[in-house]
Amino acid sequence: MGRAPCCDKTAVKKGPWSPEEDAVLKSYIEKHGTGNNWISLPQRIGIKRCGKSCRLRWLNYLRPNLKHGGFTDEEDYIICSLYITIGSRWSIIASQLPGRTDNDIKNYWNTRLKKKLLSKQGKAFHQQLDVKFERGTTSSSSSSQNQSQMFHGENTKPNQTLYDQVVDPSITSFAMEEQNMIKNPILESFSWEPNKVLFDIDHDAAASSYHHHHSSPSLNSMSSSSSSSTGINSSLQMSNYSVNQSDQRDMFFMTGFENLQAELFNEIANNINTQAIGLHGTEMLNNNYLDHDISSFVDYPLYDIE
DNA sequence: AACCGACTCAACCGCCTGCCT
DNA sequence: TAGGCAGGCGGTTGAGTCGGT
Repeated sequence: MGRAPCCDKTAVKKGPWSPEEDAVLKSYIEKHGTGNNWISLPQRIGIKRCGKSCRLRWLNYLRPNLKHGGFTDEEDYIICSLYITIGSRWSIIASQLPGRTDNDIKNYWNTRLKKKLLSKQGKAFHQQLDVKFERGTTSSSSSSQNQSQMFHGENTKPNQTLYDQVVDPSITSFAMEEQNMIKNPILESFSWEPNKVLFDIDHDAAASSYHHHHSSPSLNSMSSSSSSSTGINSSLQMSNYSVNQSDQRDMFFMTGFENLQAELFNEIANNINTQAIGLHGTEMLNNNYLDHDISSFVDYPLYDIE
């Protein structure tokens, strides 16, 4: 049985709001507030709209001090950086951009910013491959620079890190959790063998990140085991990792782990026999093998998986 | 001028969460 | 403690607009 609707769908008007409806809603809320009840508000003010629709209209369009369109480079940067750090939690992202609504940011990301970012990343990836196949060598510093350049744009100081720019201490409302995720990377040391990437993992950060994103109890054991495994040098093994060089969809960006990402790009470029990137890992902890989908806390795919 | 595909963005849908009883 | 309900949120839709042919 489905959920009961919040209002009588047949009795409410849908579609674009008229200027008259806007005026009624705006003047009422400005005088009386919402009364902490959106559902009953349409009846109180005499418009045939769903309460949720009123709430959305007010928050996204009528509320004072809203900005529409014309996103600045700085806003672009904050949106990109937060997206690749915390994912599509638009309300949190919007809270960092005064005057912007989550809906606006979501639309802007989906229609423009994502494409902009992808085109830049694709370009950087090709530069990586060009270095490898034309010169037969790669340099980790040039790689880092490429990665950095993708997000910093042309006018950014080259020695300013992603962290420096995004996690600005002046942004006081920036969630501590997100700051900690960046300050204390989940993935620590990193090494490469053919078809294997080995790295250590900060269990507390990983579990916290995983819970944050998935609200899943599946890593409870991981979280609790972390406290009991203090001092154990456990590691995850990211196996079967490879890339199909004709198709970049499997590339993953790892914010906050810029060096790791740069190395990963290098290793991909250096290993033409690698076939696919898998982000499943096995963990050896207290003599038990635990399987993890490590993509959950490694980071988010920037390329749409079709 | 007409058509058509791409793009934009306001609005809707339905799920999840937290509060209240 | 459980159930109901409203608010909040992210994903999706579709009407309107734009630009190319």
